[in-house]
Amino acid sequence: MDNKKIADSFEEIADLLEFQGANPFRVRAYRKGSRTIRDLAQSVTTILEDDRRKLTDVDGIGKDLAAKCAELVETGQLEMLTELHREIPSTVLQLLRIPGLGPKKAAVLFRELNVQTLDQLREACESDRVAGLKGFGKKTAETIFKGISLAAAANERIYWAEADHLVSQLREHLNLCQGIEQLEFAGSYRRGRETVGDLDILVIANEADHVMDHLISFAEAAETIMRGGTKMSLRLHSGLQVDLRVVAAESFGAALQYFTGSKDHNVVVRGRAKQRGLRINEYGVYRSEGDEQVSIAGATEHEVYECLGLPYIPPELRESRQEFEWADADDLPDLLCLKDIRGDLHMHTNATDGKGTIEEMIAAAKSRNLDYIAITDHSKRVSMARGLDADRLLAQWKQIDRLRNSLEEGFQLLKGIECDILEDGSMDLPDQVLAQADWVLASVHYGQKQSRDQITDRIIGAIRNPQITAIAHPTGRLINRREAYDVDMDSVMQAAAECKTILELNANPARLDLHDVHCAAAKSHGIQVAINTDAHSTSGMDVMCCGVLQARRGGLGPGDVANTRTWGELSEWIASP
DNA sequence: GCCGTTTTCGGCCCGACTGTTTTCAGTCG
Repeated sequence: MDNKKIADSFEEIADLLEFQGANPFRVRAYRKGSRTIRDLAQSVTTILEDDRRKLTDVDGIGKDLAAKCAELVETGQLEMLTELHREIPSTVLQLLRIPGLGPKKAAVLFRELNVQTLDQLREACESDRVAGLKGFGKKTAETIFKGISLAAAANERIYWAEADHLVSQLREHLNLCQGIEQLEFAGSYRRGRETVGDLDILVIANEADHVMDHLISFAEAAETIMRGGTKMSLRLHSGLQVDLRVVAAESFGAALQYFTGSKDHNVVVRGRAKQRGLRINEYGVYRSEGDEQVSIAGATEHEVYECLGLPYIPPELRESRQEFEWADADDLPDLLCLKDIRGDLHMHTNATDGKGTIEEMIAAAKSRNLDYIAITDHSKRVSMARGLDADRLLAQWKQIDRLRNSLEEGFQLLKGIECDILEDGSMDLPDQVLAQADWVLASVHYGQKQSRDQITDRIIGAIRNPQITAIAHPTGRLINRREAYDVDMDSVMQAAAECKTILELNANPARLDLHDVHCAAAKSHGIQVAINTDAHSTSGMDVMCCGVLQARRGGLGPGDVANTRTWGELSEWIASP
């Protein structure tokens, strides 16, 4: 039973309880529990097995949720969930994906019309049974009907990198609008989450209407969802929602803080304001003086945090994980920046499945101000990519030797390999070949469905192999597409810490593997993380910024990241006992 | 359901917008 399954169960309970009209704070407790478990660096199973540790010590997990965790780990299921399913078919949760249809109205549809699926809802709309329900009307019925087709697609979150591309286009478009004094994108995009569900734009402008009219003229805009005096939402042709909020200059910081979130972070921020006798909303921070509400902050985020007695918390850390603990101890990490990265230690060339030559990859690296790169093509097991056997690899290294002579001072080209960890745990190339490399990545590409023990043993075997410098994309997940291997990361981290093996944070937007929580766990184990692009072309090197964001979310600073060092420093560190 | 230096009960963040209402509930972020 991994943390994800427990978190999913709690999330489903929350949905079903909400559907039943349960106490909203109870619902929230399950949602918070779900998120907490999902974000936990250690597996619940490990914590339960450890006599010295208690699940209830985890913030947000009380006696009840701890017992449910234990039940899930022991029996694989949850009596409460079975019970809930007896009353509500889980298909009704599909209804909640319809924009504008929440748990209350969905419950009415289920109770009054026995609507359990999107198809049944479509029938109900077509036979005109929805508009007559109490609390519904013609408009609501129309919105619901239109939303049914959106529901299927609406839930997909896009990669941060895709969102970033859209943000550039929107910035360009809005720069043409007169009267915008300041512009910022908030939300999960600003927090650097690996996926983004919508875009939040915040502007300072006198004429809100003018800005709204301009935004609608964006080429990708499909329809206006709603529009008021200060706020507008629209849907792009891709289905993505864009929210615009127009605020006054004196409120910009408060609004930016508010709309950057996360929701959970803001709940804590608000709680802290309350403790200090202050009130905080998206317009500012207020103190009551008699009947008056006096504004004491709002123009910048810094002053909002300051009057709550907090240092400025970088957006990437605002997930209500450890940031308040760190802030209280005046121990917020000094986060990594893109300019700290000096080398890229994972990339492919046209010798295997890459598109560029070694020379082209060198030029691309130099233009990105890198001091060194490792060429790490696939080993032979990856036959689809024409992986290298020992002979071809040694020939490539000879070519690298020749190229090194022609390189200008200060840039280093490293002999590397991404060597497969085979299904039986052995390496795809002999040790005496690997021993000649400057940098050896080991990775799993085949046998991903093996049992937890098998795949964990394979990876730990590679960690213990002295020829291996780093484990590439350690969990194998592909965001929105493929689950991680069933690997015991607690054990992997322990082994990596013991053997001084580096773990990769693969910066590819679809991988981002290690993910943020694992980055934080690696840091707490004292494991060095290498952020690499896994570029398969020269432009593939552009994704380094995605890896850096993910590392920042994990609280990593330059000292936690292997490739912030010069190659001289790093190779010395690797060679030291 | 969780939590606690106004503590074991009674709170739990807050406002914009919409549609269906005759003053507000539901949804969303």
